Amino acid sequence: MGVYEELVARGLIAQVTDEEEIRELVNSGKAVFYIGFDPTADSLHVGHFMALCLMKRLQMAGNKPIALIGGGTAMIGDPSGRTDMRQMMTKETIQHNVDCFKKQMSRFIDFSDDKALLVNNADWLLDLNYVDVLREVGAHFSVNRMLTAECYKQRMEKGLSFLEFNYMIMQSYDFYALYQKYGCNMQFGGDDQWSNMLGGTELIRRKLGKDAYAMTINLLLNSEGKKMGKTQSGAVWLSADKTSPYDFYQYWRNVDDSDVVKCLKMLTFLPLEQIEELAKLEGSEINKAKEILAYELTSLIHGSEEAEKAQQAARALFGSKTDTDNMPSTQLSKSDFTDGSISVLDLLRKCSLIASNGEGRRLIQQGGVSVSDEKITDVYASIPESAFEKGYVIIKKGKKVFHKAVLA
RNA sequence: GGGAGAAUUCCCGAGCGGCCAAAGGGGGCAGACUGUAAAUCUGUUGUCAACGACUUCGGUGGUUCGAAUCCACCUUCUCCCA
Repeated sequence: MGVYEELVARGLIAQVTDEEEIRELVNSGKAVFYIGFDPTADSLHVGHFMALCLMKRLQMAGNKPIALIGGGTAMIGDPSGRTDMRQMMTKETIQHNVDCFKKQMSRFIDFSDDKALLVNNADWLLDLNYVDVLREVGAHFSVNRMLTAECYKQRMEKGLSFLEFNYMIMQSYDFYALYQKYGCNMQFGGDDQWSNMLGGTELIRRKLGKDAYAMTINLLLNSEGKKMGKTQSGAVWLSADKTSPYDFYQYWRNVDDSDVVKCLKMLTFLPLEQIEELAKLEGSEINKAKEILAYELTSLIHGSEEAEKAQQAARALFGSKTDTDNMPSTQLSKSDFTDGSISVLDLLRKCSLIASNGEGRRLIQQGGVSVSDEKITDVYASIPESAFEKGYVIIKKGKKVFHKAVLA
């Protein structure tokens, strides 16, 4: 089975411009492809992770990936999938984010010996001359056509600024530039990028008379059709200081039954046969598949050591053992105590488990808080310093959130 | 360029000058039931030293005993005409 077939089997491919050509190219390892990443935050998140996986898969098959960081396009903001305009970012913020991206990516993709490239489109976009671009590139785009593109349609009601309208042209220019510079003949991207990507292949055809290809990856959606990798408190990040390995593990440990197999296929490198086996599990047995999913992914992102720890911690907490070593924790100091004790509300707040005292009161009233296995029933309860004789106490919020408060 | 309208809490969306911390839904959180799942049911969802007080309805001023509600200006957006 070639890489292409594997990608199809894993349900990764959404649309392609020319299936025959692409299969040939990819399977023979002759593709030089790029994937764009907009540096809109200072860490990559799960959405990017799929793209990284894809790059790795293709790289392992001998193709050459180019990771394009959109330092230039970020100044414009992609309107795709957006109902309102993105906030404009300062150049400094963008640069900072670009640097963070670089670091995270190189942990995952092998950039040594030119096996992969990392480029920033700011390098060529920022120096462009407006009139030149209009003449050389703008002439090849039909506004009528662009307006019918899916990504703009939904914005036709809410309004679309000229700034954002140009995003497609910028992205197309990227592809064109990479084709000339590095012989990049293929572009990958999320399915919401389809029209932007087609813009690029067409520009290359018109300017150079050459063929280039585009392929989109299915977005990772849950069974309800919502993007995965988002939680109430925001995205699931790949950097440990934004989403701890434990939380990361838990996110995957808790996916819907109906999404487990899909996630295994799309995100892990486990062989398909093994995934098929896991897909046969039923009822509570599915939890085994979830554990594997969570472990695999945590291991890919944070390394097997961290994955092991997260798994230990989770098993201990949800089992009966008391392994508290790997739990998220907060360091307290003596000064947090008054008269040898700390109120439960203060404790919860110190550990960032609640946003306000009101929330804490509600939580306690509804019976959602336990400290050291004892349910707190009194809103004004305090924990004496003596409760920390082991050096810590375990706080349980709701059923799934565990936190260790450590007193040095 | 001319005219008409809109902006409300995490999101959508109601809101008579006092009874508005603001209906309803979604989402979130907690409880019951479970398998650390889903579905369902219940409670809850601005802040605080909490039977009270304080701060919120795009921004700035004003009218009034009293403003999310009325007036003026500003900002942003939508629609119609050119």
